[in-house]
Amino acid sequence: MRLSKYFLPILRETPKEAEIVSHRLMLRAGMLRQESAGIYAWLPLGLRVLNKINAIVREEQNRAGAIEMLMPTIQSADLWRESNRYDDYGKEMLRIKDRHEREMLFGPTNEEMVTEIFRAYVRSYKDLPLNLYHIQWKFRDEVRPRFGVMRSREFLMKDAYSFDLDQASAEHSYARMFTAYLRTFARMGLKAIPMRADTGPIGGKLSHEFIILASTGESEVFCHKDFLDFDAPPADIDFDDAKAVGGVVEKWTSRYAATSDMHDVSAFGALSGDDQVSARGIEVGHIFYFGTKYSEPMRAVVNGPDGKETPVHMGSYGIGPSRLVAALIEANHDDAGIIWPAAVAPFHVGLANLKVGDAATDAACADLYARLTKAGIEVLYDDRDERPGAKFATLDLIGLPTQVIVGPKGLADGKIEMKDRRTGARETLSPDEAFNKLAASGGL
RNA sequence: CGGGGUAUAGCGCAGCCCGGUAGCGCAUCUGCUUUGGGAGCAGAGGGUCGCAGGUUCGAAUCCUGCUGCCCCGACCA
Repeated sequence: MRLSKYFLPILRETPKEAEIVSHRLMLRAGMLRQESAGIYAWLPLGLRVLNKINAIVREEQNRAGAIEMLMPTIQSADLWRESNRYDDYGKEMLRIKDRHEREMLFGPTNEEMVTEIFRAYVRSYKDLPLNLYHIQWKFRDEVRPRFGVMRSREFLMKDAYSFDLDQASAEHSYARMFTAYLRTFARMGLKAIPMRADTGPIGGKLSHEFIILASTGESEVFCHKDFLDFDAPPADIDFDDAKAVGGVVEKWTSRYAATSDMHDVSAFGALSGDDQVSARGIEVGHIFYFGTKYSEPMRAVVNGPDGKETPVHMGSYGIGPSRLVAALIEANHDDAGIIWPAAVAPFHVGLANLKVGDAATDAACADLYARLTKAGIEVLYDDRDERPGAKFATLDLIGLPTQVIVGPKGLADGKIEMKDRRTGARETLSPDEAFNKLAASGGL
């Protein structure tokens, strides 16, 4: 993409409404535009990151055996009356009336709807287990939206729903998602720690929040130091093997970890001082097993091997991709701007032409841009007629992992410069060497 | 939902106390010079001062009501 033809409204000064660093940087980097309290438009650069996150989430959900679909944002109130949650949910639910005065709502979550879909089609235990998910906008009319997309009213959520014949099988489904979540966050360069969680209004017995540690996190968390060194499960783990994924859950729940809600001061105090990690965290995922809480009132039943009807055991599994964008920035930034982990970077390479209009510089940039693009590397080519300083500042702000800097001085010696945004390390090399290096790493 | 702020050009702000027809920096546009870490000079454009009432010869400024937004607390992907 040529920056001269892109839509990247960079702000030099920080809009005053932004308090935390991720919000500030998202506004400054032209990723996001607030349209109303807690409601945001995703500008092109922001959308690219959101899509990268979604792609990883999707790959790992699919790998774990979940099946993607798409449910609507608007739901009928009647559905929610079946589960008795229409009144329970309170003012956080945005209620809407259509032209026929029918009561509708903007979905804050989809347990009811997916249960309705399940019961419409599935009759036999032979069709289980089943896990359906979608990535869809949700609306929760938060009392106090804040921190940009970290706590917005409209937000994107990946929500998966598992259906099983019995609790043992449901626990396997839970372990699949537990494992998939560890992999998902690790692929984004995040260390997420599963912590025992309160089940809240969703209900249920078994629940974990996935928390990443960040000094600006909203909640206070406590865990064992060992978690920081645990490796995520490998890609080739057999998700169908209940023992294998069960082992992952066992390992990752073998040490103390809790949010302040569930914190047990004496259990934590029993750890040696060196092992105690007390920090702040951001919740990026939350998984629940809630048994027959919805299947019973909503009559989602299957015939078991014995021919008897039995309500299915369910779980739900949420990740907030829009919140993850903010969480990733909280965990990856410096004074100059964002530092994207390669896996979610909106572009892999920022190519800066330091002297637009200089024939040799223009030609070298055009050539590199074409070759890299052809090699499948996503390049943002800054071909604007700006001074070098402005280009460096822009590239640092938007945080692309690799900067390729081409100027007349270096080119006189046949050299260009490659800079690693995270470490600041620079190398001087020929355009061919730079191309080969980037092509070999796939831009990552 | 309780408490506290705030609203003036795209962004950041001054002006308000003490009423007299709106200003600064950045950004934008034009020209010239400049070109390896947010350049310099000259010029230009852009605002019914959040909305609605009121007081006054006259309101960004004083009064009343409303709305938006932000922050702190109680609640949440």
